Amino acid sequence: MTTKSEPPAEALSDVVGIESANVASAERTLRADAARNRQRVLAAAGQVFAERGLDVSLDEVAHAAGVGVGTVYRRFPNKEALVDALFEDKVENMVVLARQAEAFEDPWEGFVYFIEQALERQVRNRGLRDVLLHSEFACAGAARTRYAVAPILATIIERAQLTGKLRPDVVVNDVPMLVTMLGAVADYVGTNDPELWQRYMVLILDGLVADRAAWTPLSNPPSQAVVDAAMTKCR
Amino acid sequence: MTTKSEPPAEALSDVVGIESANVASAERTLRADAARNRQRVLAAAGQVFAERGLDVSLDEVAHAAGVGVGTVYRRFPNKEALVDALFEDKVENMVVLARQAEAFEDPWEGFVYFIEQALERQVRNRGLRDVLLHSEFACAGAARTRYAVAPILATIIERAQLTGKLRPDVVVNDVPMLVTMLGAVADYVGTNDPELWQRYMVLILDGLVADRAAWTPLSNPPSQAVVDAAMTKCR
DNA sequence: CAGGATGCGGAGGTATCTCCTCCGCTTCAA
DNA sequence: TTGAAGCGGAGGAGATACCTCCGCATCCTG
Repeated sequence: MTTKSEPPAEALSDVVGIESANVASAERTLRADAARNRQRVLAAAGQVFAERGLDVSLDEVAHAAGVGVGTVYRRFPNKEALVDALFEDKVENMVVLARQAEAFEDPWEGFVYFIEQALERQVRNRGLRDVLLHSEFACAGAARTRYAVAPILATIIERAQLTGKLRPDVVVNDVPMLVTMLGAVADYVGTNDPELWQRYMVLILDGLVADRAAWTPLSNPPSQAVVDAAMTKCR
Repeated sequence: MTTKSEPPAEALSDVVGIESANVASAERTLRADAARNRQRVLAAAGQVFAERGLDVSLDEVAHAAGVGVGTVYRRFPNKEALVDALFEDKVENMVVLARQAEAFEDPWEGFVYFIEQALERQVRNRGLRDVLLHSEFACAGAARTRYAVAPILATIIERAQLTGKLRPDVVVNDVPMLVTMLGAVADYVGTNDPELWQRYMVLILDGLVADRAAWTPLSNPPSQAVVDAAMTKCR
């Protein structure tokens, strides 16, 4: 499976979805009600973090779950642990996405697919964007994922530039900036126009294609240090 | 003065500058030390709001001014008043900028000039961006300015589209979104790479020019209601 | 079905932050 | 010189966040 033109119909429908694994084997067979509440907390946290980002307090998560704060903290020692449990797989899935994008026959199409999908996920789930772009939580996983995705993205970009479709002065480190920009639009208008970011994605992609009379030279791309500093607010 | 190709060398050097007018005639001849402290507060607030936005507390402003909190509140009844005093003229200056942009012979150049200057100012002064884009403070002035700037911008855009340089599906309401996007990049990397936004401005502008094989159709622009809702967080 | 183990809710402790007031002391200037 | 004007900054009031604790409820095993 090294060439294709259509992405696999990935289970993207369930944006907030909880991994159905280890329902009750997390820490030695919870009591039935406890396991149920744990799931409720995960579901509610997934929902509320997706809608409003990781700034939401655990008190609010508890309320949304219809559960006391104590119950949340009994199951997850702190906010960090809850976020980790919720986002680890979603974060790692970005690597899968990158590989899918790499597998496109036309590297430009793969590049567009990656940008589009990454944003789709991160706009639909503001918490995921917080983890990936700001890494105040789930820091280790986010860093691991970034370092796994970067080289894949690099080959996609390089190949797309060789075909002459992608302008040659684009660089891997531009990608988080594009995500930041489009994510900012999504935040700005919020639920009032949740698809608006796509308009500006198209605009930016049109700025990235090379099939034009002449393109304006770009100033220097962000250095690795700058990108790392922006993305990593670990504690 | 209806045509020109170079903007007037506007006094942009002084980003934080305090209007030198009404130094001591604000509310009936302040005592000398009081007037001096008032200026110190304005200068410090200008500095700190420019660097870190309007979220900075007045306690911090007082500290930066080398003055007690009481002194700040004696001169400005509340945060709103201080922000108003500091930003009213800077906000209104956006109208002047729009008129300058309108006066360019080549409307595309005028458009680029507006975007560039508006961002230059709003990146250098985060507080100004907060006022213009979020209007939690100085709400009335910001709204007035927006309604004055919009029609000017509209004619610039229309004329630039008639020359065939600007793609025809761009709209006035796109402008605050572009500012939002580029401002987000500036915030993201902060002082680590303060000019980086220009890279993406060029990219976006290249996406806006019409001299290409074909441009991708854009989804619907933001409605006036959506833009207003995003920009107006008045109390 | 009994009763210990497990879990529950949510009041409230601790900490931090912000806006703003108050009042005893200082400085200005007529 | 002396009253008016101004000053600093402690601290009140109100939010908000994270997390703990404990009396009571629920489970489920023997």
